[in-house]
Amino acid sequence: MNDARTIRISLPDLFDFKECLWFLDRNFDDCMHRVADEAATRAISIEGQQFVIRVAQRQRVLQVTLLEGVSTPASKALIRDYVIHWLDLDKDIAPFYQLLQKDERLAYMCTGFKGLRLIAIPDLFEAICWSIIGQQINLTFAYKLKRRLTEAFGTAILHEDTPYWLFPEPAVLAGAEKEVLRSMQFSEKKAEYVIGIAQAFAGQKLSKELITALPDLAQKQKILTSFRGIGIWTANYALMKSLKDPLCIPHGDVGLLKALVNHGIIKERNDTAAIDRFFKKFRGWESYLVFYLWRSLAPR
DNA sequence: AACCAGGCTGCGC
DNA sequence: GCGCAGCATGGT
Repeated sequence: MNDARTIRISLPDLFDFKECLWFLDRNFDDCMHRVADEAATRAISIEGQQFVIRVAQRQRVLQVTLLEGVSTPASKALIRDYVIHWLDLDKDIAPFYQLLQKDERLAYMCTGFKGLRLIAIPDLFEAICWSIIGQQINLTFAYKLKRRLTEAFGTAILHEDTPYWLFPEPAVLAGAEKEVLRSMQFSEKKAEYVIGIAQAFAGQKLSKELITALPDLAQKQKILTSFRGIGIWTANYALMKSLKDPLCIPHGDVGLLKALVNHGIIKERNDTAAIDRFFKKFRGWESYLVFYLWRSLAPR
């Protein structure tokens, strides 16, 4: 292996790459990456530079191979940071497992999902668009819409004749015709929302830096929900998946409610008091708990 | 063939 | 401030 195009990241405790791959490859057609031969391959764009990377485990390290793009010490450092953020490698999740262990209804997750990390959508624009797309429709359909949008407005980077897609740039989507999105089966409103968010990002009225700089969660939620199409669920989902805010609970999420009922934590989906009581025991790990509860919905 | 899907907005009270 | 209808369309 050409060492100049390889990055090695030592594995943290309580990390299982196969669990993460399972999540990336669960039964949906996600256009942002491919999983094959126990490796994940995707395109990424960092500071204007585009790459195709492949991530695989080699003994006790995670090996990132640069398949396309310019390899320099600087670009390798950026890619390393990206992967660490994407797979949440720099977090010690032992305290979360201790909390799970205390609840007999959830303790099985410590072994059943051992090493699963909260997989991120590092690009806030993509995270917001994705959560808007996913509002109130089933995930199979949502992934179809995302693929149509990406293949129409995004950029493909070829590696060995295979296209790896980058999510559309805000400036490109900002100029999209609503009718084009309608023809992709977007609803009238979703088309408006996505284009509106693209215009906000393109016009610097919204950015990851802007949200990150805000002092507390309530502020971030307030700003995000001031944009049309972003309600509290979408705001929390985006904060959880892109900014890795540990406290975010996508309240009202049907999958979350289903999982809570499944585990006997609530009987009625509107029992918000019981939900609050339950999450209080996981303070600081709310987002991880939500992620693991979603995980519990899928068959092995 | 109903009912559901990783909700949001706008309105009426 | 809270509840609720309407939305828009594919999956199961």
